[in-house]
Amino acid sequence: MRTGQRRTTLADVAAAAGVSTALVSIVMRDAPGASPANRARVLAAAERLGYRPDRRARLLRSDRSRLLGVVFGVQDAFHGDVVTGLYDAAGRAGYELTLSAFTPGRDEHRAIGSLLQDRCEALILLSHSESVRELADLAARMPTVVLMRPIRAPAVDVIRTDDRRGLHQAVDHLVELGHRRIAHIDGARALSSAARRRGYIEAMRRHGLEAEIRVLPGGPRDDDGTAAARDLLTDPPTAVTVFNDRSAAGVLDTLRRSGLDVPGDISVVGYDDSSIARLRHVWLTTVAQDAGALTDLAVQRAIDRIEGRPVQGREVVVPPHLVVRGTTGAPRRP
Amino acid sequence: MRTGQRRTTLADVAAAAGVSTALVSIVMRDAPGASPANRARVLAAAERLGYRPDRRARLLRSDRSRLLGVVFGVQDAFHGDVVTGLYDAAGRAGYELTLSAFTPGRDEHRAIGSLLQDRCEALILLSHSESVRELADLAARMPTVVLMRPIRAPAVDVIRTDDRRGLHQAVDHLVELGHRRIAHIDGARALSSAARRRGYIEAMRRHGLEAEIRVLPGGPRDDDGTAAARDLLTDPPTAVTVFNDRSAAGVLDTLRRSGLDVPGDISVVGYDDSSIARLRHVWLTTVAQDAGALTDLAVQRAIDRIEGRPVQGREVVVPPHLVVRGTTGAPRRP
DNA sequence: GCACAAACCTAGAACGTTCTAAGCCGCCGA
DNA sequence: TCGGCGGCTTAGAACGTTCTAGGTTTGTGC
Repeated sequence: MRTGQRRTTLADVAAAAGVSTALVSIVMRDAPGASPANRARVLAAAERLGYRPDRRARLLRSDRSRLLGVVFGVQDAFHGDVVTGLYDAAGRAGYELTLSAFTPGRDEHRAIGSLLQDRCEALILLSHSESVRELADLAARMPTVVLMRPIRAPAVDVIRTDDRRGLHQAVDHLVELGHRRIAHIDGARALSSAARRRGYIEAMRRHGLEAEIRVLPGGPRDDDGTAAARDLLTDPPTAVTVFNDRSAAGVLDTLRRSGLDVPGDISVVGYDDSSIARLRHVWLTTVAQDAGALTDLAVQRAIDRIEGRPVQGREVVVPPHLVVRGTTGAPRRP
Repeated sequence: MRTGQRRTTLADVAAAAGVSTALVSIVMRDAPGASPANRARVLAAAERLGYRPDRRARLLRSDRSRLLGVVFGVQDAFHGDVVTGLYDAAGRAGYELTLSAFTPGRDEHRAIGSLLQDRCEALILLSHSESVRELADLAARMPTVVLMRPIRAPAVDVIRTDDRRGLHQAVDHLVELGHRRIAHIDGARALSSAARRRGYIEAMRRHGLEAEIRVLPGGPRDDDGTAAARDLLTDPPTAVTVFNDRSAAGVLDTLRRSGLDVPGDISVVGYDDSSIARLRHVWLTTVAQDAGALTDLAVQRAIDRIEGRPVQGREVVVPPHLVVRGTTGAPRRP
């Protein structure tokens, strides 16, 4: 199609069908108020001309856009699951999504700024780094829901996983299997690192294992796990919980290379249920976030705000669940 | 923000600054034709009121939208790299991107349909499954660029990686190391499977290794690789090229578990340079697609079409490159 | 003091929809 | 016969911008 060619509009269809533009509009929106005969005639004309309504003109006129803006990171695998869930939930509620991604070369601030020009009625953010202050400013203008980030800012709604509870589940599982000497490999400055560490410590205390608490420095990458596992080897516990799956993959490999059997000599639990954990030869026991629940709640909350319904609680916390695979078992010498 | 609250418009800013809307428009677009004094006054007013131009109204009025529509799969890690590159390339060319994702619950057809209402000037598709016929229909209406899919349809531009050449490079590398008995594990019905297999066969022939050609059935998943590797063990070659990294991970694990040393006893080459390949303990030699080149070319082609410039060749093929890591080496007994 | 240009500014139309209000038509009940 | 009603249809305004064309001011050269 050359640039000069005009796209077909309501007026073209109206002319072709021999009716007014208003009537065509009624038919295209499937609204009541057109005779079956004219309805058929208009639809035929629209089909013949390949007419597509212009969303921008449509939104410009009507006061509601029924559009939710979503900011997500294009490199993050879990964000893919979340966007999937958001599309589903929004579709069910009769809303549409408009996406804006942040990438290594396009930061969250730009991604958000771009969305603000788009007339959406609320924002759903999978934000890592936008400052609390900016999020608060944003929320002062329009309903703002932040996903998976424990943030406290006025007017900002937060939907997140209960990361502490995730580690409670991991530790409970290990204790049930008979473990007592359970270490934790930390996530350093990563987003949920503190909550997971706290969860580990709480659970150990609850089981009367305060004396066994052992937190090793780590990080989110697989070589962080590798390094931490080497530290571990000087005096191996019977089980270890790891900040995330990626790091756990490094841990697993190091343990096995040094001759330890997993889970025979040592059990390992990851976090995220990422694609690595599902590789058949890794088959990692891990804590899974409930993407479906997170997204349903986020969309629900956004719509409640848009439609002015009362909501209770700025923050909603979703429990994760443990996925038991092949890297945990009873200890040989408990 | 309650629904009743109107967003601030040009007119509000104009009133606040005591000038006409036309002048505010000029200032906001950074167009020539406003005095420095007024420019400052308008910007101050806009800032104070938190004014954001309404992209929809803006696009409605101006004939050019400078918008490229992108359809991508939210579950595919490589699509993340591609979207990153597209944002960069579009930004450099003064265009914007509007994204529409396909997910398990929202197929490509819907993703494309949604974009068509968005006034973009061209479409860039990372499509797996949209039929050739539908792509041709689409391309009849507006410039359409398909990425990473070897398709032949009238008016559709294709930018893709030279998968045959990728396997040439893999085989050449192995032959240079001294290998002769090189097998290939196939990708079954996956998209580029046939091209990669053909590349393997061609390269083997070119090196006079026709007698050594050995293609094993496989697939894109890690357990496909596991199964294929078991077949391999009855009579192990000294090297194997694998359809993709995921499958190669399964191969690696099976080989090692059965006591073979990689790369001592057998070398392994994957395809994609995915995150799995980069895990330190996998550290897989693999063929990398050049996301940057693919995206630069796709954006360039889209814009050439939009602006009516002549282009040569419907299809552009980008060479991949081999990333040598730890899973290839000289054979012990060549 | 005047013509002219340059620089700045603005009124009003236009973009493609939806919405409101009103018009037309045939039919019913009185 | 007439008023009124209900179903269908339409004219025209409105949405928030950009664009065109013209208007006003200021400055400059004679």
